Parts: sequence; structure tokens; C-alpha cells
Amino acid sequence: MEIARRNLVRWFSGRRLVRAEADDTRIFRGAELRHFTELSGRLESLVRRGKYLLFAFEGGRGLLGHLGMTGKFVRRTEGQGEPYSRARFHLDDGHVLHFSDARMFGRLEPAPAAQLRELDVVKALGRDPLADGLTAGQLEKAVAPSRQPLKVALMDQARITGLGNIHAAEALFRAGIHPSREPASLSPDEWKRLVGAIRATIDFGLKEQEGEEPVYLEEGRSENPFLVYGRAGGPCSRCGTPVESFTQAGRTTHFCPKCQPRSGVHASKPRAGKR
DNA sequence: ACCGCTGTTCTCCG
DNA sequence: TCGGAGAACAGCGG
Repeated sequence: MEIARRNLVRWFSGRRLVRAEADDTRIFRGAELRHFTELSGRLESLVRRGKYLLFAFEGGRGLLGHLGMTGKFVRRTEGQGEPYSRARFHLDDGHVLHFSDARMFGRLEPAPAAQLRELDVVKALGRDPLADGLTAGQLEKAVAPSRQPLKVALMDQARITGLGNIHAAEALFRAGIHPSREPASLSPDEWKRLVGAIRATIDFGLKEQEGEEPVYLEEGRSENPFLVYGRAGGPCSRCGTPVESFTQAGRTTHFCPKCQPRSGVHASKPRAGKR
């Protein structure tokens, strides 16, 4: 999402939106299409909060954007097609920015720019490690109260925002902490390692995609760039032990059983009032 | 050809 | 309230 933001800022820089048009799909979340097609002019600001983008256009109009699973912004030239293009920004330099999204889990919801931060889904977001900074203490305060397994708690956008399934697994691997650990059981040193690992995971992801057009995991890459995600059955990149996977809250979690030992894991479901 | 997976929320139940 | 299951949707690989 941060790469998408940087691309959009660059593409819009010094240019004007001369025409916005789109297909009427669920990405507009029921809003009237004219609220989108009325957008025009300069992009005055583009702020990212977690996985959301807050667009502010000249004239006070705005958009709340989210890529969902398969959404992406791509730049094409006028007249050039783009598969699964759902909405298009025509710029005054002959380029067209497409919001392309096969599964349409993404969102491009028109709203007055001044109100974007007040939308419920935005207000509900926790601290953003990249935009706000994150200390070990802040991470602990946000995540330790969760009764969920640690990886699930890290993906809870109301605690800290921005981590999805891949980055949560990658951060836990870097920190050497098992994804099923009970958040309240982490030591001060583990919180410190985890916050550093989150930062390293984000930095790695940014560096990895720097200057690239948005790509899917499988496109344009011969090889999985992640340390543990998607490597089930294969050797751990650090110790060679076979990587394992299991399901947490409906998502697949990958981890190395040796680098991320099971000590301190949830017994199962901790019951209140145990002694 | 079918089945089971997929960088994400959101709602509906128990 | 919290947490799990299923839904929204379409493609891809085994």
C-alpha cells in the first residue's frame, strides 16, 4: 500500500486529473458513481493509514481507497487496456491510472476529503508502525491485552495497523517468536525483538518493491522473496529445518519450528478464573 | 476438470 | 463482547 501511495504521488505530481470514469461495481460501496466522476484537478494530498489510502483532490473532494486482495493501481497510456480495470483517472499528460481489481474486495469510496479521517473504518485503526513510529512499549500496550494468538493479534488493524498475513508471519519469523504465543506472555526482550522485526519486515518490503510497478506475488518473479511465507515443506532460510504451516483465524500461517520455538504457547483456550 | 488455495475485510451467529 | 465461520469474487496451479 505504501508503494501504491508513492507511485500515485509520483504519477499525479504536477498533473491534473481531467476525467474520472468507472464501471459501477461494489468497489464504490454503494456510493453514487457521480461522486467519483465529479473528481477533477490536482491531487492535493495522499495519506496512507494502515492499508487505507486517503485521497484529497482540489476542490475538497476525496476518496477512501483500499486494495483488498487483488487491487492495484497501474499507469497506462490513453487507449491502452488493462484487465479488471474498475476505475480510471485520466491525466493531462496522456496517462491513465487504472484501479484494477479482479476480485473486487478493494474499495474506492468517494467522500469529502475533510471527512475521510472521521470514517469509522479509519477511526478504528491502531497505530501505524511506518507512519507513526512504534516503540516496544507501544506495541506491548496495543497487543498484549489480546486473547488471540499473537499472529492474529498482530493482524488486528485496531491494535496496530498495516500488517497483513504475509508481513505478520515474516515479522514473527525475524523475531524468532512462535505465531501461537499468548501475547500477554511475551518478555520485554521479545517485545523489543518483535518491534524491530516489524520494522525490518516493512523496510524489506519497501526496498523490495522500490521503483517497481505493482506486482502480484506470482507475477514477474521467478522466486518467493519471503523468508518463511509460502515456504511450507521447504527448508527454513535460516536453519534449514522444514517450514511448517497451519491455519489461524482462517488464514494460513507459516513458521519455522526450530527458529520459532513453541514455549509459552496458548495451552488451548485459556479459561477465565483458572488458578 | 475439479478442488483448494489466495497480499482482506465484513457480517452473522453462538 | 469476543471469536470462529462463511461470504463477497475470480483466477491459478496441482
